Amino acid sequence: MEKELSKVYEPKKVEEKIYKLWEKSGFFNPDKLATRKKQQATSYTIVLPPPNITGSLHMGHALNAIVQDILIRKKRMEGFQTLWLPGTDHAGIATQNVVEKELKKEGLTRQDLGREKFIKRVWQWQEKYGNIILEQLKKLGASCDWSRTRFTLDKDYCQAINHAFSYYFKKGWIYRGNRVINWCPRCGSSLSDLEVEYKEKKGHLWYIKYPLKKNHKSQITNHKQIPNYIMVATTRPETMLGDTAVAVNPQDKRYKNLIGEIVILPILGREIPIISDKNVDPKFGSGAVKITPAHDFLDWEIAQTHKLPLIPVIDKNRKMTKETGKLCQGLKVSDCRQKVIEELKKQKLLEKIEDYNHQIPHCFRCGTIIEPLISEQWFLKMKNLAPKARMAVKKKEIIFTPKRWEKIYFDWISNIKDWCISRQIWWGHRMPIWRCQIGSKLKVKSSRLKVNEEYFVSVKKPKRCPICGKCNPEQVEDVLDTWFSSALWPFATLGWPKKRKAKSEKRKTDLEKFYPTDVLSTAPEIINLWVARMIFSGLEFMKKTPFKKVYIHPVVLTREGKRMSKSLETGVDPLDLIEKYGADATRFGLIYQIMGGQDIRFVEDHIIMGKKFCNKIWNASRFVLEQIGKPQNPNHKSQTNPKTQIPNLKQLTKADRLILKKLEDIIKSVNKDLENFRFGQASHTLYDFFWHDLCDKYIEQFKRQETRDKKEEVLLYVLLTSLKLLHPFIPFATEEIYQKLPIKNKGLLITEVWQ
RNA sequence: GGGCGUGUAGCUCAGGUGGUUAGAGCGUACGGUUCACAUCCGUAAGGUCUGCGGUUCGAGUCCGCACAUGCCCACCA
Repeated sequence: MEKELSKVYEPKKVEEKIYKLWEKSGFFNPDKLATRKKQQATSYTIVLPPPNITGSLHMGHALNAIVQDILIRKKRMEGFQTLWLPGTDHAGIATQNVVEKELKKEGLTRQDLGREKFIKRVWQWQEKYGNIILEQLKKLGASCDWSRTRFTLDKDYCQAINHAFSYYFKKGWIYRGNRVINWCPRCGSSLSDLEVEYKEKKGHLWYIKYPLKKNHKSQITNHKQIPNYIMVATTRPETMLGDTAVAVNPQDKRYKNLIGEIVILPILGREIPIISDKNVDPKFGSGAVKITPAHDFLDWEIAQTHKLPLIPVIDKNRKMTKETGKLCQGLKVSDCRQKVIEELKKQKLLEKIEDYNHQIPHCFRCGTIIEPLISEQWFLKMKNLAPKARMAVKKKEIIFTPKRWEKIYFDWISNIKDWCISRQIWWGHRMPIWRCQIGSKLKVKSSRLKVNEEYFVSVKKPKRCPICGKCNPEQVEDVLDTWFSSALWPFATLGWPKKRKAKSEKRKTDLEKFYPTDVLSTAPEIINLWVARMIFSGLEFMKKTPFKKVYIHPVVLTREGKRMSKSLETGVDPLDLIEKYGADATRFGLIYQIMGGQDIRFVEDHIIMGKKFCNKIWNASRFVLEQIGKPQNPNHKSQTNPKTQIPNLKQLTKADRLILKKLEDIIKSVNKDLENFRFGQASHTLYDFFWHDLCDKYIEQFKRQETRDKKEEVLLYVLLTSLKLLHPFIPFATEEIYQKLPIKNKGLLITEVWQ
């Protein structure tokens, strides 16, 4: 290694070299760190939110990584055994999508390959691209313990999942249910509510006359005049074929005397009742709504309370079922709509059509329109899990920063529905559930069969069916929702559910040493999808919250304040920034903008500022080194150890005292800011101090002073302390400079003693 | 429809518990610099702090309303 700092600051050269130096030291691994902490906790843990294996680094990842790296680096310097555990997520549907797209280029579908070959293909993909984002994080300077990298489909991890699943199953919390679910016809899978995106689209509201059945007995007894039809308004006329009732609000005077009447469903001629339900809004449309329990969430709920039958009219391929009769069977939904409209017009039952904008559900992965349909799925009961998770945050066992995000969490967890955990895709953890053939035959006779009389849990195929003892059981085809696995991330990555070894303090397992973790830093959009689920999983399996603090980082928006999006090409690639300005500048420039919980509009100006700042640090350091190194200086004292000694105050000039006092102040404020996730504020403080107090004032004064008054000790002390404080933000340049400082017995700045 | 947030210099943003001439970076204008740094130094221009009303001796800062803008949630067919 060269002895002096190069004249020009070249981030690329420095960063490559320094990252290798750190990796060689092994200090990213907490086992290699001797703790300097005598009391309280000696470890400090963060688990990296596992990026999807489909992804490459984007601004959100970059920001999140910087935040976590700052926290980890500071704690490491403070003497904690720090673990920042990285890993990746198999990301069920997302990854399957990508590979299916690849196949499509070859003119193949996953069905062409078959399940086994397809999964092999996805594994090939994961081997090739799965860790790309982790490699990119290294460029940013992330000090993760790469030796502990995990993947949600690792063998150990699968064990954890099977363990968790069996546990829930034995508790009786997993059940099979008939529900209206969000079905994505393209992905061929159900989606949770959270995976559905609503987009406003122009549509129509169709007013359809449903004729009343004549000579119905109430018509004879009732003196009031009964009209010969009831008007129904709908946005989806084709679903009328599956109607099993018409509902009105019980308070609605217009329809009061029609409740209990029978109407004839147009086209199919089925007789269906008029019912009343408080969920019907009398102000909307005609005030009368058709009820299609098999294809609408609200309708399904109304059907439950009124015990209405359900008739599926749309199948999983978005084609009309045989229930729709000769007219429509086999048609696509859109064609069927045309047909139905035509027919209604013919029969003069279509009163009018209004323009109407409404929210259409789309698959948040592939953008296909969701088809709500009735389907058998697996559910996890939330009744026991959710309240505990709610209480943990209420009792401040977990603290959200910024605090307002708590509300999002509470709103969801307090009104939670059971979790649909099954997905009809191939890539993921296949449910460890088997079906007894005899049991399933019984099911046909008695729909009241309990889940454990038909299904049982087993990781491998059992030799004998544990239910009937003779059949050849079949494993359920479904895989688990991808969030089922990430919900276990904070402890499954640390070796759970392996039994602990009850040995000495020193032989603690990772799980004992590092769980619970300290901070979870993540994006706001997955508070409920992921954070909430980790909380109840952690509480259930570990009896402790998985983390103490949740930091929700701001969203990085475009300059115009819009979401950065790949498809719209409005994104900024952090790797481009690193290439152009260096990782240090990118880190500092980004974090400089993170003031409160406000989302940030990204502008490159701040990164340029970061680059200039790094250059300033570089050159100021070169100046200091030059002064200290000058042998002709009579005051030169190579024996001083600035690591521990604050220069003696008695011999100091006014300027010396001033800079030392100022330094003392900023140490306090930077510490305080970092403890409170005020990253931007801390970086502003450091910037101002280094540039304006140290360079503009102290160093300029130093240059003007008489030689005998100069205090190199002060200069070196202030520089060293600044480098330490700056290190979490600007790790590479500060380390490079530190390596050139004339200090005895020094190691690496990453393990230097923090203030 | 509900909730949350934002609106301060041309641009991107700071301005804990209300208190003297409202700050930074970038940009702009002018000047300087062999001796750490032109990725530098100095100076300057530029703001009715979205609007209206209120509380107060005093409000960018607290309260109400309005307008603008963004995000999240929701079963209005």
